[in-house]
Amino acid sequence: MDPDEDGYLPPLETSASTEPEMDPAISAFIQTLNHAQRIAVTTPANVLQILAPAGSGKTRTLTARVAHLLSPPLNLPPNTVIVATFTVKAAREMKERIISLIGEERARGLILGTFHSIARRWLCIYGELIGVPKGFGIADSGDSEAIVKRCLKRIKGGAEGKVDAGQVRSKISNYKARGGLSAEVRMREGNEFAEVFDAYEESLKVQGLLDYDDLLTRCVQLLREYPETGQRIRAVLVDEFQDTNMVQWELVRLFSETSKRVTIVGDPDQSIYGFRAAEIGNLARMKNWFKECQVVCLEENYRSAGAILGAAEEVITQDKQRPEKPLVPTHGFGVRPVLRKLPMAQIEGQWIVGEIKRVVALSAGRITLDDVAVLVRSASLTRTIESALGRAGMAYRMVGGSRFFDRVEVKLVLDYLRVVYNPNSSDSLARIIGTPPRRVGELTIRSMIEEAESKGKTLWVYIKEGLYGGFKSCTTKIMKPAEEGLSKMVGILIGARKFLEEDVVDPATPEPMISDIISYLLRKLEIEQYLKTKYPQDHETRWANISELIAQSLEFQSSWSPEFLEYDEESAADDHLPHIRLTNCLADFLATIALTSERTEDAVEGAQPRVTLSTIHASKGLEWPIIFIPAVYSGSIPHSRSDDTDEERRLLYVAMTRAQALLYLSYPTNNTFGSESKLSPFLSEGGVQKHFCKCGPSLPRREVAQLLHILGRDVPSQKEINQATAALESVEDDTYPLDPDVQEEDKPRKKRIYTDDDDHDDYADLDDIAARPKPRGLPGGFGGFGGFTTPTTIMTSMTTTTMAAFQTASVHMATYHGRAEADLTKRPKFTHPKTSRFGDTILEPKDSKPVKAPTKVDKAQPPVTAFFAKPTQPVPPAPPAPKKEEEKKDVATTKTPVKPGMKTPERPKFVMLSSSPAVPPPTLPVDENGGGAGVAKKRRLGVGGKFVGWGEKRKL
DNA sequence: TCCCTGGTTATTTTT
DNA sequence: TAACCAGGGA
Repeated sequence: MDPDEDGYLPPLETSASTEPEMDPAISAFIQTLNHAQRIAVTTPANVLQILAPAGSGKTRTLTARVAHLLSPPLNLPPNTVIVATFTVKAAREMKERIISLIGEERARGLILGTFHSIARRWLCIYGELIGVPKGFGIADSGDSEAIVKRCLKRIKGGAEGKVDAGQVRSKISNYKARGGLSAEVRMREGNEFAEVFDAYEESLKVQGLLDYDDLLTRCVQLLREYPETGQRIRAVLVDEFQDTNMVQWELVRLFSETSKRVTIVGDPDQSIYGFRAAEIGNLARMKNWFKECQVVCLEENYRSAGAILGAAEEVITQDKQRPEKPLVPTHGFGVRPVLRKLPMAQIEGQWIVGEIKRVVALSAGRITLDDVAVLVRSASLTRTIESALGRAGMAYRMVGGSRFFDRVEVKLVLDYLRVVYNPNSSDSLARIIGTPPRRVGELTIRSMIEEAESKGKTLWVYIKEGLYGGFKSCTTKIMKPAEEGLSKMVGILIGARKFLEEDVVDPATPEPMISDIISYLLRKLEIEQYLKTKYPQDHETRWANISELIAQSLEFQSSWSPEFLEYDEESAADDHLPHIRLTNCLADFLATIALTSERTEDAVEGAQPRVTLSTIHASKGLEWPIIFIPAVYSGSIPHSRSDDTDEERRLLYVAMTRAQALLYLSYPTNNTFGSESKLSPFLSEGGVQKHFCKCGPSLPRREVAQLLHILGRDVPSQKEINQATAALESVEDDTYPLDPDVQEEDKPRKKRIYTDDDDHDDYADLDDIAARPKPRGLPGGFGGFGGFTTPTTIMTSMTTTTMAAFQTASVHMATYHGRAEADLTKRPKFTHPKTSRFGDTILEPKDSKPVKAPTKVDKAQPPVTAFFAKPTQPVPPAPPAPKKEEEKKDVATTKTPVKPGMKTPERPKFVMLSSSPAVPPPTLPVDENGGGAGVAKKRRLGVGGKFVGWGEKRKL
């Protein structure tokens, strides 16, 4: 089935996607996909771009496509298929999903990982062909920066030492990611920079290290010079393609040189790695390179409530350059997002804690801490949040922030390991010389490494030569005790290397022994003693961290199987390529650590629920029912040091679209430095504000029901809610003033109090709601209340084809409108409303039980209006339904090319997304207890509490 | 010359 | 908070 001459994908009959020989498990899975997804998965097109906006089932689709390629009829051998992701987490998730789809056996050998780890694999096997040293190490960012620092010092002579090494490093990295320093760039940047650049490269080379960029560039070099090393690859699939840089694109191109089979998924709106030289232009580049490139657009969002999508879309469309594309909610409107103003960062933290408590209680535990994530622009912003959570005794985990492997004591052991593996890594060696103290001071170390480097030697060679031949010829003065210390250290290191040699040399005992090496080092170096004297306060914790490292190494080596060794060796032999033995377990362990962004990992599964704290960058591709985005002030988002405003905006967009049911944005009017902060321009300009409420939602049971429906959970009875909220200080977000600038008089807080008699159902149709089928994955049809579908668009490189969806927009609107009206008329429950103490309209008491999972599907729709407006208000008039000819045609057969430049046929604009009546801020009736803002004041002054520290507290 | 202590300061995003 | 630096005692 080839694209016809116009380049359009032929319409796909539903049956065409389930050819007889296809694996039943896969075809069953494919049946659960929507139309566009199904095309993306099963299209026979070889070069495919899947444009998948947030929450459109990207991973699902890519996973299914991988499974499809590995299965009949194509049946590609797994070890010829590359799947490149950007994070280890994404890689693991993809792997799990593929395994659950086609089984472990058939997925074995699949080349799945981050670009960097795949490149490393290739270099481990074939690197020697292009002169990559056999046991190369990986320079992490710390190493790189240290090297840059030294180079700067040597070349600039410390004169105007105000240059930030980190900045220079990222500049170097950027150039490397774009293909090196051209003569032109050398001219532009000036001699000095070029000199530093060259010195840096030289230093890496001498130390036998590759930095992150080298992994990619050297792999490109390998594939260019020895194309046969990539020839066996039959398909390449790339996740998050919008984040690839030039070198990575080159890698994709080279790996698919033979097969010309590439599938990528991406979303230009989620491109947030420009600082890492990511090129959105790669999408166009790909289309240019592969003329036969096909494009499929997914546009149905299965993740978020309509209210959240509406707000997010309003933000992202501020970017006028951006090509407009639809993002269609499949869930109902839900609860309006919150944009909360608070006086200062600490209070912001406390407010978040309060809101979390409130949501958990008001959902009667249907929502737990596991459902909540706090996403921040910069890792340092988590500090106040952490202390607030810690003070409240609320469990949390950090996803961004400081890495476990970055802790001093852990890093120390790792540095020893790195020197054991590759003694020439001068920076690691330099770091361990002084710890434990060996009478060699920092000055001496610096002098030694500089002298060594200027002589083109590594520190290790320098020291060894010095110890054997005396340091007399050296300019660095080495005292007797220092020499003794060095000698002892070298002895220990050589001792440790023996383990390694045995391991490598004796194939009969392939048992890797990282943990043994660590134990040996710890013993010889008397690390425990050292920790006790150096850190009398918390040496136990630090020692425990080291134990954790040992535990991790044990785990690593036990799961480290020679599987892919065998595979790679075998295939290398098949290809008649030089057979180079892969590195050992220790090398892989160190590389895994270096290439892993994985932070303090989730220790135990099924542990107590915890709130997740993460940077926005690290949250990409993930979702949570409830998202908090604090510190949305100008300077944080967009960050003051960023010069790409559009990228910052996309960052906010990514963060917002992580939310499924509830989205909270907040900012303090005074930031940590005490200076004033202003709301981010992304949220203050244009019509964004109307999408937000000024404080957290009241969350009566009917709202809770909406949230829970999106999540597919059952709805608690009012009685349960009453019990769960009994301990709450306030059921409303009224602890802190709405506008810190305005001194509010002490308004008493309201407390929603129910008696047993009040165990009414304030939304009697809940059972109906819960009985709706979940929209997820169901192509077409009315998924859930307020669910709707729109035309699905298939695009080729230059054109847009609209395939009318399962229900045309006009039909839909009619249904929607009619239904709403019909429902309004049959709402007898509202004829005798009574008003609760807090002003909510409630119904007559009625039996209310927890609603069970949906069973009946064909029930009447619940009153749609209830979700968008107060029941008594009339339904807003629906906009006239577009009367486009093609939209009336049937789904599978319609294929209407749209000329370039032509707009995608209009979708109906649903009133509830943008113009449903604003929920009025809660009024504050008098509270008998006379509580209220007084409490807030007390809190504001700060209750004692200790900072819990970075990351998760580890107990061993 | 080393090493410890105390004060100061700065906080983008990641493979 | 932690990373960094400067200065003083050993």
